Amino acid sequence: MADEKALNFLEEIIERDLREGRYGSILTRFPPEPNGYLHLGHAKSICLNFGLAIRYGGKTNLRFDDTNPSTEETEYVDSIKEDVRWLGFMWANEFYASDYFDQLYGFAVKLILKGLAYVDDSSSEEIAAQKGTPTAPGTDSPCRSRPIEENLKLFDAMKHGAYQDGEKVLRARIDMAHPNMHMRDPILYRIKHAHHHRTGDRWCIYPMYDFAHGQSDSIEGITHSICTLEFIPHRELYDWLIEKLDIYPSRQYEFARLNVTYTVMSKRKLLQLVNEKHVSGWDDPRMPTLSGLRRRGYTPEAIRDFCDRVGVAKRDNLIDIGLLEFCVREHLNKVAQRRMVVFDPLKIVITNYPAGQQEDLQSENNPEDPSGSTRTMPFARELYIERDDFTEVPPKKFFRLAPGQMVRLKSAYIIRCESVLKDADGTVTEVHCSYIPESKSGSDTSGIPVKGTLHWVSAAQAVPVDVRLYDRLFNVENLGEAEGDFKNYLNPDSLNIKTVYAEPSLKQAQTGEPYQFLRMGYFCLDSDSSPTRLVFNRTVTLRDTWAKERK
RNA sequence: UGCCCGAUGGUGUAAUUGGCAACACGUCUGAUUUUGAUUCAGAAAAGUCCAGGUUCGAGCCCUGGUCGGGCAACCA
Repeated sequence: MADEKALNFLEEIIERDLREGRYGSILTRFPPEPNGYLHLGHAKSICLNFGLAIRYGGKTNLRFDDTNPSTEETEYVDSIKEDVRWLGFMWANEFYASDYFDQLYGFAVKLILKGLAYVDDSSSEEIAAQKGTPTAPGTDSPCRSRPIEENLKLFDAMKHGAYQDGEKVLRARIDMAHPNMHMRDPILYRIKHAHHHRTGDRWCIYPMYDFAHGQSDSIEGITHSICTLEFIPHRELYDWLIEKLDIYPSRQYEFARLNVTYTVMSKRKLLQLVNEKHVSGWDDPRMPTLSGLRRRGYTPEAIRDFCDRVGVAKRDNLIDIGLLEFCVREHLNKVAQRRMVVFDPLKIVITNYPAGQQEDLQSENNPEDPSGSTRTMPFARELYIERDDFTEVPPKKFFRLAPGQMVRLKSAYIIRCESVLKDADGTVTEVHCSYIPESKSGSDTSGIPVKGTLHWVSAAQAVPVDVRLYDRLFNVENLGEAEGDFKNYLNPDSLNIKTVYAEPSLKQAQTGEPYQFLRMGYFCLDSDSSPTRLVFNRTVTLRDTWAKERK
């Protein structure tokens, strides 16, 4: 069944191009710089680039934009590849801008020969001054009229290491009074005596983004080069270079980058959080990085669904993080195994259940799963329930346990609260209940209707495990508008660690498997777990309309 | 004293390309429920930034404004 969703503006462009025979098939690319880990914003770009190619029978390249050796590392290359694969996409080719350094050098020589590029001796300050301002035209560099022969010789010397960093650059010769700042003789090459993660020390001059990206697109035959809005002013230069170089005419299109409430989405800021130890690393489960989300328990399906629902357009946006949460819940509800875990235990004694007796009850693994598979839970005289699930003076519409009130213990029996034991402070220490033997789950003949169903564990068999409860990383909705240092808005309570009591079957929990702790949320086993101590991350809570009502 | 983008319910995205604004999230009801989850049914919520114009008819076209964002790294 073809989806009837309206086309976004990129799909319209592509369909038009295909219809008019401009391309036989399309080729897109995902072009990260390997200087950090991928985040949700990249996920949007990945889903777009790969999604478009899949939809229209084309292909997508993974290309590392590695033209700045001082910030890039192989560690990042590896994590990026892992994340793209995890998200569920496979690239047609793995390329690197650094693969094209020789060709790019040739392109530069070609421009010099055409009188369209020159070597400039100006310092970076001088060049900045020459640029003028958006409202005032720039001025020509003294080197602007350097003869072609001399430019050729100088550029060759640059390549061969005759100069120090910053001594010379190669600039395009366009127009120092151009209304578009990017067209005022932009720098094409700079000198950097730095070790490159792939080309080693072979080069000491490196192309700038503007002289690498479009050229790489062109070399690969990319039909639609999709990037974010801030590159709009670069498009004129992108087209100018393609025209002057007379190479394959890739076309650039721009969409609005993703912003999400209560988080930041820039590599620079995320790097700061990592470096300054506000989080445990790039894969801290609170991070909007793909590695963080993965560790948190988010599924690729959920993230892809999110990227789909977020849409693509050209206006600035701020997406409610609630949409992301909706997407995971929707997926996890279908696939997560149910387990019972009591967070804040209150002891229940079933006074009419014989001491020392135990029975194995069956509980469904997932009510959404038609196979109806079950697991075994031990039931006994002494149990734990959630302290929140009991109160001595119930408010209106409280369906849980209270003196004289009945509730069902999920997959077990209906119990009635008979009496309460307290300590000297008046804190409830134990609740004594009776159970209705004929109300056994699956063969209930009691006919008693109860409004509430509680999760529980057998006190003797409960397994203590750690849970890490995460909350939003920041406590302001729109970090883009927040004044001052974004780190001032970090949520001090974004991580809460508790020891809780799990049903015994959870000892067999597997990493990578999602679980729903009944009524408590979705969880997954963390890599910090050891055989003696299991650690679970809370992916997201369940929707909780009762919590809202209580307020 | 510039150039370039953009403006539709709280949020995001649509509107058969000129025919009286739809979908999703969120919110609020109600039903079902051995998870106050899920599921289901329903409701409230914009008259499309403003002012003119063209037209039988404008969210879509034109003109002029307003507001928001971007552009002056040897970053990408």
